[in-house]
Amino acid sequence: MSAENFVHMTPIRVSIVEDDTTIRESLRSLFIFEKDMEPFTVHSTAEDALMQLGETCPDVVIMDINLPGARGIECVRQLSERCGTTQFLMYTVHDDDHRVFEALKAGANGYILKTSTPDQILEAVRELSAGGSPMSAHVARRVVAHLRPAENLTGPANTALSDREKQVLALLAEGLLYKEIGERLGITVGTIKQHIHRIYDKMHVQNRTEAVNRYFGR
Amino acid sequence: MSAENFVHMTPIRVSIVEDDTTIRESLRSLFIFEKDMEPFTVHSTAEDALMQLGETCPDVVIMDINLPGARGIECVRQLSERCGTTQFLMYTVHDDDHRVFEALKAGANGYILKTSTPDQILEAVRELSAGGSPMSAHVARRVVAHLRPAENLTGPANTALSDREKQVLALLAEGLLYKEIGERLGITVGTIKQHIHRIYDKMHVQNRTEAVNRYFGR
DNA sequence: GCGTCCATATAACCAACGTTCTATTGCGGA
DNA sequence: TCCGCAATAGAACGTTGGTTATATGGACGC
Repeated sequence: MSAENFVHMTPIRVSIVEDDTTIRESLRSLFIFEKDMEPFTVHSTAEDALMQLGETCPDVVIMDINLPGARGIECVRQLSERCGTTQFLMYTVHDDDHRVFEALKAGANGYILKTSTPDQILEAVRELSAGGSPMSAHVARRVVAHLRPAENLTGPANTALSDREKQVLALLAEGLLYKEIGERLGITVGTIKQHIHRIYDKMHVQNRTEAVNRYFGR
Repeated sequence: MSAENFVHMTPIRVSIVEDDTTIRESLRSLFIFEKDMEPFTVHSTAEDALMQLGETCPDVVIMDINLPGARGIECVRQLSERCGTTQFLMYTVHDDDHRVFEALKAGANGYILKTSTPDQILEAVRELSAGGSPMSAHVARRVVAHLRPAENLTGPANTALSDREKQVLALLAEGLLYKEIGERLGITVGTIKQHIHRIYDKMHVQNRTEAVNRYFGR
């Protein structure tokens, strides 16, 4: 997809949030001569970006995931609430950075690596703007996994839940108190706690809400 | 990543499920001369694949998404339950085919287009086998959208709740502690309790689990 | 027969949840 | 201007949730 296809459209307004001055400026200069996009605003801090972008809402924001105080993701979370149409592209060093995943949950729709070539960056912005989510197959796998949390319950690979545990989980997911689950199954509250403890263990969750969400497939 | 990196490893065993004889054989022949992979079995029907593959569990299965009777996805669903380590690569005509999405939910981890070049297919199999999910940015977007159920469900349905309450509910549904919700919103735990109390009141529920279930429309 | 896993149970303990009451601020409508 | 409401806050209190340790009887495989 070449730039000529876009000459009749309004250019994609691209803002940049990056604390390193050199990187910030070289990113910015990338967009000056592209016909289908234009540099919009640049920001060196999360605070500045929140103030300015909350009002103006550009089309695309390239956001350093590693802003001081780990504020890059928080910044996306807040801005994406205020700007419904703005697309966020995270800028990160590591492909498998767990923060990439957090950023996607927070509202970003893709990322580029700091080792990317200029052409790759431009292509990622176009893909993002066209409704895609530029990312590697590796991160995509993590995202896909969230489509089917139920596999942890039924899959043979994972330590499956015992029949009794599934029974308890089903009632837990309905919102019953431990006491009520115990009454329903004719066993004591203490035993319920035991079962649930091992359920959390096997499902790799920390509390009831996470377990229930998993149970229902988020 | 070239094939030489794999010469000392056990080859990736690739099975193929495809009803068109010509396509099936040309797919198969692709893997004969690759050092890091080998054709394992081929199947022309979903039934045959279910019978055979349920026992043997190859490393990778390339599955026609459009098998007669729309059985391709069902086939993945059943096989992925029995074979924990087997990876499924869907073979499809359209990039945005909604069945691709269904297949991912059913247990597949990626797809290739029928217009792909041989090299692209081989690369997709390697990516899949290495733990990735080969897919386009377009489909990735659909998958990413599922990481954030909140934005779809804070809509007009819950008009009774104030904006702030919807915000709190969204975080509550994610499984965050009151403390964490407070930190996220920059307010105290006491205030969170107030909000949640009124949320329960308005939603006519007694506890967190019931509220979360309601929130997700269950 | 022996080890292992599952289901059961108890008890003690701390963290988190949920209720109730009270109170301040600010905003918008009657 | 006054009223109501949303958002904020704190405190006190009881309940529920979740962890840890320990223990027993039964089923199953080897």
